[in-house]
Amino acid sequence: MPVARPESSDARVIAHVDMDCFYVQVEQRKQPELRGLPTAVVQYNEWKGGALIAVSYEARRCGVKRSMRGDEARAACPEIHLVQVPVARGKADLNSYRNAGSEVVSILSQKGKCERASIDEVYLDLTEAAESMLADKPPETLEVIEDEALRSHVLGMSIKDGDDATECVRDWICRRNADRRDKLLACGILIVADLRKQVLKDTEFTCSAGIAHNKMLAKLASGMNKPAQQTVVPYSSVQELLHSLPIKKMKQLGGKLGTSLQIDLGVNTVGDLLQFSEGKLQELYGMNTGTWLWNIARGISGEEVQGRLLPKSHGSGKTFPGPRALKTLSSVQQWLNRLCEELSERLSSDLEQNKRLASTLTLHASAYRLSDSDSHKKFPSKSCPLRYGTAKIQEDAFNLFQAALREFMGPYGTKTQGKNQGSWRITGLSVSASKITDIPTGVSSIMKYFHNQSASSCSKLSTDSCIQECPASSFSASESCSEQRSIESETAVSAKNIGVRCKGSDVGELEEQADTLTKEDVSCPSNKAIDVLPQSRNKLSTSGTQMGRMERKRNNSKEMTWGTPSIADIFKNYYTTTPPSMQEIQEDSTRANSSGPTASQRYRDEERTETTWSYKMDEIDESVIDELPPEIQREIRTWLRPSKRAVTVTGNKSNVGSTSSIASYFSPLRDR
DNA sequence: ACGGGTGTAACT
DNA sequence: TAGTTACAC
Repeated sequence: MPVARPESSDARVIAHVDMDCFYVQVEQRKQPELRGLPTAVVQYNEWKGGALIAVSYEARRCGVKRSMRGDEARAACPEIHLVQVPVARGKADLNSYRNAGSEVVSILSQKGKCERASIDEVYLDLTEAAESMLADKPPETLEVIEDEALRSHVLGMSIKDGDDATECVRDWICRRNADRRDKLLACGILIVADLRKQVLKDTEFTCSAGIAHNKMLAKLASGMNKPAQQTVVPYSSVQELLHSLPIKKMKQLGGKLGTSLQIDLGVNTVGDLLQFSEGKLQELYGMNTGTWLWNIARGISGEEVQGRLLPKSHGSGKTFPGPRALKTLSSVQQWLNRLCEELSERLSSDLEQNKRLASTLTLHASAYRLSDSDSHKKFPSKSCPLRYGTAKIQEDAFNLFQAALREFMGPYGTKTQGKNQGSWRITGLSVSASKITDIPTGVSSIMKYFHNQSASSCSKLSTDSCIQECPASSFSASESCSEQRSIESETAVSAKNIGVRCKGSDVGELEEQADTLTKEDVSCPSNKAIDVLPQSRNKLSTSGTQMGRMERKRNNSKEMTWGTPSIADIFKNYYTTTPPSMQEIQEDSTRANSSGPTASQRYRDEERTETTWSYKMDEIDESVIDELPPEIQREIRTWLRPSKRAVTVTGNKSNVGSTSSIASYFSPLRDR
């Protein structure tokens, strides 16, 4: 599954940090009385005491295991404290854990490249930090070494009998004749010990860590000594470690592939894999997997630590087991509404906090059909462009569901069987949002709008009737963000703009603004009518591509009050103001008085000279294009990549997917 | 009728 | 691409 990417002579320093029974720790921080007591986090207490999803080490010692029922846990450990997962809208709400995970990431990401691997796990690439420590202040020169570092476990290190393990570790860390790899790992030990201490101090959470030359080994190591300890894998210990390691313990081999290795090849330990040639493994499992297997048998794994601190998708789902299976469309709709509500809230937070937009909405469900033991037909998943606004998400999700249900039921679907019960049962529902991209910082002014009305104010209205619905009061004065952003807000969000956009009453002004764009236009042969904005205007642009100019032969219609200007502005702002990256902004702030304008200053300067603008995200959808003259529509649609066309639910004219969000405008373009 | 709720990634 | 499948915690 993972693409094979060997990396010979791998002298990286990679750490895997794994929070100890994380949900329990989060709850214990909320209720400190529970610290040190056998505790488990449980969800849905109704049935058999609920299911355990996290178990403290004290509880594990009395035999409590994950995926026990609450009742069994009590039987095994009568003193156990069972804490319920927060519930919102009738479902488990994991937000407190997500947020706690973010706290940890924000600390761990300070030292090097960081990848948030899950809610409670992080990979770090500490190579650079280790290298510079080795250059500046190698361990062997230190007179004191942190206790936490001395408590590390060094695989393959023999502890001289009767000797203090920490002394052995000290020797190992400070060995002068160690090879470079070991010295780098020694630095890794110190850095990670430091980070873990910092995490504990700032969050009150303990974690365990593995330190090695690649992700696979680091991950393996982090689980070897828990809780609150760290384990190092020197290069010289790899072979022995893997030799007797059960194959299923390797990440990615815990499932069917691992089982196949055991059953089909008789491979029970990673060492057993060494007998097979790369060619043989490729023949058996395919090119990529074969090579990958051959490599991991040797402790080789070139996977890089992705510098990613934020999730790539958001989802909200719930299962309805057994008798709880949903039987009616309306119950499905109710649940879907709740799931979408949660999803929408999380999208709003992501937008507000991270300036990101998701562009695809996907619905997944699991279901079975009554009295039809062809039962194993899968309920198809469906997706469509994601439109912001809770009600829109709900509407689209429900339409996706209905489309999928028809497909699932086939010809039998049409019968309403009885009163309101279909011949189907839904045992699981989930909605998710994906294809998340950063929005250019300049666009973030739209968030003032979004922030205050994402929940509903606009979402029930059709896009055209929506226009008058953005009172100036919907702007949020507060923006929990950087200095730069508040400055930008003042310039970008002006009362004038609100009036213009919302009333749609001042088209002339907008046209005038748009017209100024066309001055230096160079028309492009292939786009005679189009133009929007010549990239030559973009000072930051490196591309020579030039757009033609958009003819502003407006057709006077009143319905077009805002559509065309919206489009023009979107493109104009996108192409004229390439925003500085977050990193640039941060760099700016750390070297405030270097010569020349900083990236963010440059950006702000440009933004001031350009027309400022703002939108209500909900209002920017494909219907905007529909308002353009037909020949321009055609052109623009080709830019925008094949417009995703409706998932049409036969029978009624629902047209899920016929509109697309603002993100759809940006994402196809931003890559160019 | 229980591992639930999430999340990533490769495959097709 | 959209949808499926596998895997993990």
